[in-house]
Formats: sequence, structure tokens, C-alpha cells
Amino acid sequence: MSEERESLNFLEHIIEEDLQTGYKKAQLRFRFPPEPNGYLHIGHASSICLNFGLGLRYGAPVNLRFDDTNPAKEEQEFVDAIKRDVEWLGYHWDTERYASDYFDQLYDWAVLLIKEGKAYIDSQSSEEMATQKGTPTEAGSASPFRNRAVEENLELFESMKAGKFEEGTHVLRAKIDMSSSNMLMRDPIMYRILHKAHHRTNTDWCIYPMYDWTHGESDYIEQVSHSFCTLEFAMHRDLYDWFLDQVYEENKMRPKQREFARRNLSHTVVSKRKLAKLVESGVVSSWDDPRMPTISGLRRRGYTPQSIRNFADTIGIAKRENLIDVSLLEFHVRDHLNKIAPRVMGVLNPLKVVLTNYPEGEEEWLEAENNPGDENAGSRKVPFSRELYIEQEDFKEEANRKFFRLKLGGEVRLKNGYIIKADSCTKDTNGNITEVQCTYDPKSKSGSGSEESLRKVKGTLHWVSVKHALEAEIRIYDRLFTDESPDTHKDKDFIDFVNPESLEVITGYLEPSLKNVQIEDRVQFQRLGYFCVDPDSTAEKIVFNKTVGLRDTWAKITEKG
RNA sequence: UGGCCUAUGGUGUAAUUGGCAACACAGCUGGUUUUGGUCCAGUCGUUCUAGGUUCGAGUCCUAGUAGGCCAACCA
Repeated sequence: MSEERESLNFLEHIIEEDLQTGYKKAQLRFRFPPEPNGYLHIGHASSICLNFGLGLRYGAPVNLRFDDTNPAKEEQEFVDAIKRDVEWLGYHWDTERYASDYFDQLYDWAVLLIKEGKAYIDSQSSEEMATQKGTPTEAGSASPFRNRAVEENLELFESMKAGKFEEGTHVLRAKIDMSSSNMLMRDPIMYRILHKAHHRTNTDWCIYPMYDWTHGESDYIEQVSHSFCTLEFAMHRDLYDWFLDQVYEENKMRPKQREFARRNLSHTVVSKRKLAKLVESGVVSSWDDPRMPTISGLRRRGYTPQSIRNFADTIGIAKRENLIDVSLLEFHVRDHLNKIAPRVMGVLNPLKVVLTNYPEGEEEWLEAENNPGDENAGSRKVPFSRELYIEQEDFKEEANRKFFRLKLGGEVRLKNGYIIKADSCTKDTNGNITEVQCTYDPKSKSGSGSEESLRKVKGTLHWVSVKHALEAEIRIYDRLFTDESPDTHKDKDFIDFVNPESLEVITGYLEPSLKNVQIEDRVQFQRLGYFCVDPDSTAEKIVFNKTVGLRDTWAKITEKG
């Protein structure tokens, strides 16, 4: 038994260290804290995999906590969608929590701070407060209300809560340090007045706590040991700790915020504003359009939860800037789908082949393996007849030796079938090839064991019997953006980089075994790629999404010329 | 003119905490193959720069350079 030293990421190192210096393993607890103001995307998926992955690794519970402190943006619809996505990824949260569960506690604590002279009601406009805040290089100045009497503060705060004031008239601020080098410590706002109904607390409240006041205290209430967030919150840590100091009791777990770099994926955008723009402007059809980097989009595209988890696992976690090539994500779907997707045949760009020596009206059903890499996958029958479709790209009148496909006078094997030879072809008035006449070798039947069947020919083509072919709508996707980092250009809008050819809808001809596919079924169309049945699919009209193509060495050869 | 963070192959992460720079992807060469897929083998690095500490530095120190972040009644 060789014990291999596992390589840990820097967050795991922090946890390991904490475990050495006093934390008990049983005290470990993590959380995934989305704001329910939109759909989860691939970036969230990484965060989910990180937190829940840590939970699995350490046998620690992970809470799903909705950071719902801004009723102006949040909706139940998003709560539901987020839960569905986390579940789909295959994770189980320990408890489902809401920051709004803690509104009472937060309010009580705020009152405590006021009583201790550590918070006050400011009655200035936001503009006045902004100018007082100073700049990164200049200290701020005190609000004229900074030394308001405790009694007055208490009274005003209560009146705020009671709904006696308009929005924007008063806020509760923590009294910290107006000259701190950290702008966030210059008397941050804890509460603001918002006369808006909340998706859970309805109209119970008209004052709502700010993120900074809420997050650390929520972690504390839930006794989260490690609160991981992205780097842009690094500055918030001082505040997180300050707020915690105000309520912390010795015998409790003191949550620790640590920050990691968010992972950027090439050729896409993830900001909610930008994704919304793609939907609103009609560039994509919906939030779950298969081109979207949302989890629901990836799901519809045919990605498997495991492939996304594997991806998150491989890219790891660190603190430096990064731009992960989307091809790595594509590698992981291929890798997983290669193992689980049944192989089938479908022709997307048909060219008719007629086997002149195959009896008219006759047909036979050939044995076809479902997955050559998986012995247990079994086999199925595919119909063969005189008239077949092959891909247009698989035939050329003349071609050089590198072209392993069909050419006049050349031979090729039809997958699971016979070796055929192209004798002639017919063209339309524009010179386009419309039909190829071939002869087949009846003794070369796949699996027959005959000498002829064992002959090696350079190429093997997929095909479909014309008479038996199933028509289906095939949606072929390409990258949504032509630029690897579309939203980082100062002089150009990300919309300018939208790939006009990101969607192509065609009719494909499939082997009849696909007749009864179900939504979300995934298959490999041999030699083409992986495809997934779209929810738009019906019994009358099957719709497939192309998840990702196969690795294509031939394309590279042709590119090079 | 302030503060915080970061810097390792084309990309993303490691490096037993100071001891021969590793893994995956991509690339390139071959082999296998009834998918130009899969699989197998091989190949591809002056650890941002300059100093310093040390027998020994990717790791520690100093300075520099580059990039990112920091002022919303957002999270």
C-alpha cells in the first residue's frame, strides 16, 4: 500500500493548519451563500464544488444559505432555480438557511451596538456621505450625526423599523474609523430603509441589513468554521472581523473568512448584467439556452454534473488571476461522455449512396456495439439496405492518400456493415454531387469472420439507411464569443464579440433505434460528437443539441493544408 | 499621492513548508483501432527582474517591475 501524498490547495492547507492548532474536525462547517437574484453560472459551480467538496473531504456539513438582504433584487423563482442547480450537481446541503432568518437577531445586535456607542443613525443624503468618505489617499471626515446621543439613536432606529421614514432619509452606520486606509471601515452602513416586500418576510420589515453586517454574523449564527469567498471581498475581511468582535463569545466557533481568486472561463461572460443582456437582446433564447454559461444552460447543452465537478477539481483554486480555456471544460465532458454515452449513427449532411449490386427492396439488420469501451453496454440492430446516406464530407471524386474516406475507385468500410467501392457519381446542374453509385462486397460483412470481413481498409464511415432514417432537428452550437475574453476590452463592448454562427439548426438522419429517446438522453453520433435530447423534443419531432464534437485530428490536418 | 492581494511551461494548478520543479489540458512524434474517437508510449520549462540570507531558494528578506482589487443606502 503506497501512500501518496495528496496535494492540497491553499484553502485546504489553512484548514489542515487549523486542525493542527485547535479546531476539532467535528467543528468544521462550510456554506455556499448565493444571493437569489439570478441564475447560477459556471463560476458558481466552481464555488459549489469547492465548498461542498470540502464538506465531503472533511465529512463536514455544508449549509445552503441564501443571502437575501436586498428585496429589490431577489425572488423566490431564483431560490428554486438555485436549489435545483445545486442538487443537479449532485450535492446535498446540511440545512437550508436564509439571511432573512436572522433579521430579528441582527436587529437586536444592532441595538446593542447603538447602546454601546458603536453605531449611530446618520440622516444625511448618500451624496453627502460619499463626499465625507474621503478618498483612498485622503482621510474622511465625521458626519455631523456621528455623536448623536444613544437615546436619540435608539429612538430613530426604532422609528425606522416602524416605517415612519421615507427611503433614503436615515441609515444606521457602524462607528469605526473615518480615516482608515480601508475605505470600508469608514463608518459603513449597517441598515437602510427599503419599503419593499421581501420574498420571504413579506412586509414585516422596511429596514434591511447590508451584506457586511449580515454575512459574518450569519456565519457565526450557523457556526460556520470557514467562510470562503472571492478576492474582491478581501477588503471586507477587516469589517467581517470587526462585526464579529462585537458579538463573539469565547466558547463559540469564530468563523474565518478567506478569499480565493474567482475562475474566469475563456470565450464567455458570467456577470448577471451581461448574461441578462444576452437574453434581453435576443442573442440567446433564454437563461438556459445551451450556449449560456449558466448551470441550466450547461445542463441543457448536455453537460453531465460529473464532468463539471471533474472540471472544477482539475482547475483547482488559488489567489492569482486566471483565464481558463473553455477547451478544458470541453475535455471533461468528452472524457465523461466517452465512458457513458451509447454510440449511434446519424448523418447530418447527407449524400445518397446507392449499392448497385444490393437487391432492391431487401434489407438486413446488422449487429452494432453500443460502446466498444464498455463490455456491458451491449449491442443493438441497425437496418441496412440498398440506399444509404453518408456525410457529404466523406466523399470526394479525387483525393490524395491522406484522405481515408470514399473516393472514386476507392474502398471504405461502412461501420458495422460491408466494404464498399465507389464506382461513379452523379451531379446536379451546379456541379454538386447528388449521388454516389457503389458496389458492396457481400462477403465482407462485419463480424462474419470471413476472410473478406477481416480485410483492412483505411477508412470506416458511419451511415444510415435512407428508408429507415429518422429525421430529427439538430442544433449545433459554437462558442458564443469569438474573443477569449470578450468583456475585458476598454474600447469595445462584449456584445461586439458575439459569434454570429453560434447556432446552426439542421435536419439530421438518424438510425431508427433512436425513435424513443427521452429528454436529456445523451449519445455519441459516431465520428461526429456527443449529442443530448433537448426539452423541446417531442414524440413527433426529436430535437438534439450538440454538446461537443469529438477530438478532430483530421480537421487539424486539413487546416495545415 | 494611500492600502491590500498576486506573479511557476501556451493554459490551469502542484511541489512533503528551505532539498533533483510535478500533474492535467493543449501542442508535437509514433503505436493500436471497423469512430481520423478511445487507449498506449515518447516529446516540449533560464519558477517576473535585480540583489541578499543559506551548503542549498520557486519557497525566506530587500528593492523594483507588471497585473488585479479597494469609496453603491449592491452582494
